[in-house]
Amino acid sequence: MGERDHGLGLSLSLSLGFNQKEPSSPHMHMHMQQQQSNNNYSHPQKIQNSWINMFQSSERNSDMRSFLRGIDVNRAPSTVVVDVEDDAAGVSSPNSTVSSVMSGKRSERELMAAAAAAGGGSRVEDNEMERASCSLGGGSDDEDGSGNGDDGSRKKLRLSKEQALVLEETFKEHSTLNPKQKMALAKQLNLRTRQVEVWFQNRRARTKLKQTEVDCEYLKRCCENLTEENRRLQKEVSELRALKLSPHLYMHMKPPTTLTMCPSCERVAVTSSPSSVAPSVITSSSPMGPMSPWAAIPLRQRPAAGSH
DNA sequence: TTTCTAGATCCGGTTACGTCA
DNA sequence: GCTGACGTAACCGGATCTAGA
Repeated sequence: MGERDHGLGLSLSLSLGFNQKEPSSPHMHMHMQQQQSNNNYSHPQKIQNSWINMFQSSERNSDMRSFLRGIDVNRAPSTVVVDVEDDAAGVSSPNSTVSSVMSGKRSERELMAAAAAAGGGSRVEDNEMERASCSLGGGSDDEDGSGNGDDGSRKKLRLSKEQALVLEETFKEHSTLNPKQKMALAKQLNLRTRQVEVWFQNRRARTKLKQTEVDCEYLKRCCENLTEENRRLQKEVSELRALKLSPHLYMHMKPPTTLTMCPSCERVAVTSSPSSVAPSVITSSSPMGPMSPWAAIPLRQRPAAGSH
């Protein structure tokens, strides 16, 4: 309504306590890295559509990308597979077959289905497969002895503390594993690779869920603060409008703060009121912080900077 | 070179089991 | 002992990527 034209002072004190210095949520940044590392298997659409993608950590990113991409999931470990094969019940097959037998969920399911469909002979083979996979780990359990090579019913094996600890430590280093690492870890923990795989999937899901909660909380706070700020400004506007409607009051009023705008850079400066703070330039203060995407944008882009 | 297919892996969602109050 | 809540291992289905035919 052109308060500026009337020379009305407007005190702009957009101060919100939190996150003035945060470019954005640190959790979000973590999240980004997490996401990035999680997604290095690359679902391009998902990644590209994600706002998270705006904050890629190139270092970690490239690291993880090389970590997985370079690994060449299907090919590179072939030599590795050979030596793992030896302890993996001597299954002689290329890597894909090994991992399909040892860890592939579909393979297990398909084997089950095939066994069920085909009858006795293949069931024996299937059981042998299962035993083989268990002999890699789960069959001889450490303490609770809850073996899991069995009749296809869903058996839930509680991981021991040691196992969980190692898995956690490994997860801290890599949120995803290549087949070689997976098999090595499974061997180390006396588990099936499928169990390791499932654990990592669930762990990633938990991490993501937790991060989502944190982000949600953060955004909620942002919203609350902005709402509060909006309310305050609305109130201020209505007060100023009231003043404007009663000029005699306005004439006798000495403005607590006068904002003047530099004609060259259009920055707003506080220049009046001895009691007020020392003259300072109010730049883009925003509830979301200076680096926030919502931070104020200069009124007009001017090539020449101010003459202060 | 392009297309198709199989296999591997991921994720989101769900189910089922173990534990605890 | 029973029960509901909660955590989580395991599963399912769909999407995507890659290698090989």
